[in-house]
Amino acid sequence: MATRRSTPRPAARADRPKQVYEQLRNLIVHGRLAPGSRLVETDIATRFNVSRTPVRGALQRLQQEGYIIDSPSMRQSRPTVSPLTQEDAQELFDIVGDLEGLAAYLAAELPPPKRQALVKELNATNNELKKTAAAPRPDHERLWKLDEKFHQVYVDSAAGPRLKALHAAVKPQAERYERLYVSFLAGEIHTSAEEHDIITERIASGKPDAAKEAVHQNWHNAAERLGRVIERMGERGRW
Amino acid sequence: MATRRSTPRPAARADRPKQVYEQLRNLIVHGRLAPGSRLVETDIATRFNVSRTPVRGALQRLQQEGYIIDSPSMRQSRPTVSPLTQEDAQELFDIVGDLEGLAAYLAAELPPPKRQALVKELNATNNELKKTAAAPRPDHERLWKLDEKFHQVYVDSAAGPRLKALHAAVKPQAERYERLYVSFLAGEIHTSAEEHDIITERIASGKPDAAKEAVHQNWHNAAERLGRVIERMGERGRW
DNA sequence: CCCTCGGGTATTGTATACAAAACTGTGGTA
DNA sequence: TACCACAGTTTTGTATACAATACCCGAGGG
Repeated sequence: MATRRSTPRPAARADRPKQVYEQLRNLIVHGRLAPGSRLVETDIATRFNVSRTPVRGALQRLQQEGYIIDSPSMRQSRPTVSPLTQEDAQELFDIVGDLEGLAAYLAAELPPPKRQALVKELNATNNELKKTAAAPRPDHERLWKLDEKFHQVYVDSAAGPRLKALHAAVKPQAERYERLYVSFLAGEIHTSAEEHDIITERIASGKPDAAKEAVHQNWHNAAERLGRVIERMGERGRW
Repeated sequence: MATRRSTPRPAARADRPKQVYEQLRNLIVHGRLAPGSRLVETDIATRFNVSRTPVRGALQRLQQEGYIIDSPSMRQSRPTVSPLTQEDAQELFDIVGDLEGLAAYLAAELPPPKRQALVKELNATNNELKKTAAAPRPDHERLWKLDEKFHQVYVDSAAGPRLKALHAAVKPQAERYERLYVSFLAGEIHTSAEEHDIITERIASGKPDAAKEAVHQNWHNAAERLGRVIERMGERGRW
């Protein structure tokens, strides 16, 4: 089976809705599209050189995932980028903490061989994170990716498909806040890394409830630290 | 402001995508559209007398919520009604149990006045459930609604907006399995009702961790009982 | 007999036209 | 000046035509 013409995989197509979705999501997550911004189908369609049809699909998905809302407060009842608030961050992080806590619980119950391999990877990732954070001017992109990876590792190892799917659906919504975190709290990454060590240790020693609790703590603390940042910079859309 | 012509509310429009979504979801949840069934845009559009455009929106939503999937196993890579499996039920119920467990935890921490009112409503609902289940030929629709209501009551009382939103997103997916449950396990409803009493009691006496655990148990047990039913009737699509 | 390779059909993806509704700003009136 | 009505403009909702792709099935070769 050497010569395979045409599309070998159905995912190989352009998949324009997905592309539009991803680009818009990136803009929102990185703050280039400020909270409150109007999203106009025709503008986006023009910008990406597609028709409104795929744009509509992308917007619908963004809305279902909470990145944009039909602002009910203002006189604008049309889709706008959803705001970043302290309460939202708090609750979202608690939920992520709860889901990942469940995964950590399961991870601590894995059979020893798999668990040891997992622990090894967790340590490697976290050490990399510490190292990156200790650099003079840390690379924010890299910091975020490493923190993300740490959590992903034990979720992937222990969670079932449903939990993975749910996690995959919820977690990305935290990215907007995580980006704020690394931007404004790069100095506190070390605190997070220490909390990661606690999580790892409890998974390693097979204490499901304790591991779960450590994950809850990690996210709860992060939310608290982040809350102060959001408060400090006010609810204004840009930063 | 007596004379308001035109649309006073933006939600007053027909909202055809939502209508299509709801009708399709109902068909799936009640098993009228069997797992594995193909969903063809043009057929649906014809059936509901709309164009493919709103149908597409409805299908996209159904897919994101897991009612339909792009079947990867069969040669059908087009959208089909997702299967009902033992593993899926198990995991889904665990997740719902986890989320509602969190809500129960918070409920047990409510200030006493609110908590007493909550407990009163929980007892009323559960007694109604017991009564309905004890009837000679129980009304399945009513049984389902009462069980649903019991859980909804403490979630509404204690959960924050994000948790409510997540719960609202996940819980409906359990309805397919819950309908199976009441259809095939109507005789075991009493067991569930007893587990509900335990939950209520632990919320009443302000034991967050215990309340959470009781909710986990309730869902886990339900999943186990349901698992036997699914196994018994095989993985065949119709029942 | 099975497996692969076509060609016809069915179904979805995309673009676009039109209709309905919402938003904006202007002018009139108290 | 403050408020309301109204018309023009913008934006979204829906339908539909066309293009691209996937699916089905039958014919031919191994």
